[in-house]
Amino acid sequence: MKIASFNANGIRARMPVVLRWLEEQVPDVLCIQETKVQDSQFPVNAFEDAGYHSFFRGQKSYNGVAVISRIPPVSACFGFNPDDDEQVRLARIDFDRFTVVNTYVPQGQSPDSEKFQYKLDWLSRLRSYFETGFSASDPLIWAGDFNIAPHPIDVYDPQALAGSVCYHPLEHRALDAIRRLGFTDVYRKHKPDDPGFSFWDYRIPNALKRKLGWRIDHIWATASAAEKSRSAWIDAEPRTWEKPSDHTFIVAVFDL
DNA sequence: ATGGTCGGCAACCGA
Repeated sequence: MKIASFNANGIRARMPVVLRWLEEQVPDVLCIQETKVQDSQFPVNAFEDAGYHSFFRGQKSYNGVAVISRIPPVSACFGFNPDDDEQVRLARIDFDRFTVVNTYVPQGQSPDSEKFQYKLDWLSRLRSYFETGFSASDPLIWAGDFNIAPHPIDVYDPQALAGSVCYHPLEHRALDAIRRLGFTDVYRKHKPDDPGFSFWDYRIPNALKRKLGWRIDHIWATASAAEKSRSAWIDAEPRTWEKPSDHTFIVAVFDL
């Protein structure tokens, strides 16, 4: 079972990249964040032609999550609960033998902003969501844009970036509280020493070439799923004719 | 060097 995650920053603009990647890699499940499209305009047909079911919640301009899968799911739902008025950041898809939760964690803007507190609160709600909705033995795969680089190896300059948004002690504490529910960072399990950056700020000139990256996109799994992971990698090789930020897929393979 | 880049969408916002 091949599971992948991709921050699209506008799925319609990225369709040529995504469709080619699906053809090349044939993931069973792809989690997409920042689709930036209303549901009425989501490219269902293009994914269907490629052999994928689509499940999505989006809005104009901002946010939006989608999960596409070659295998038929049992059910799909969005948000922390059915009454949640923000459904564009969390998708839960149940398959026969495992569950996938795809999140687009709030970015947080800067540590002194209200949005940063919203991010911390959101992570706290996510912890409760996992704690109450799942037991430790459930095979659960949590994938998406976490907007947090967990450890020094996950950022290009841990000293300079200490305390920055996406690499801040309060974010680390919130993420650790979720990890302690029983999650394993599947990429880090298989690649203990490779930075594995997934994001390069495109406001910084030549950030990719200069290796000024962050690992903020992740695939985590509970023990029963993580013990069945066989490999994980980050596909961030830009084709020469593309912008570097176009093409960063986080991938994990499981015997599930 | 006090700027630089995206997508969405129609003036800027968020990343």
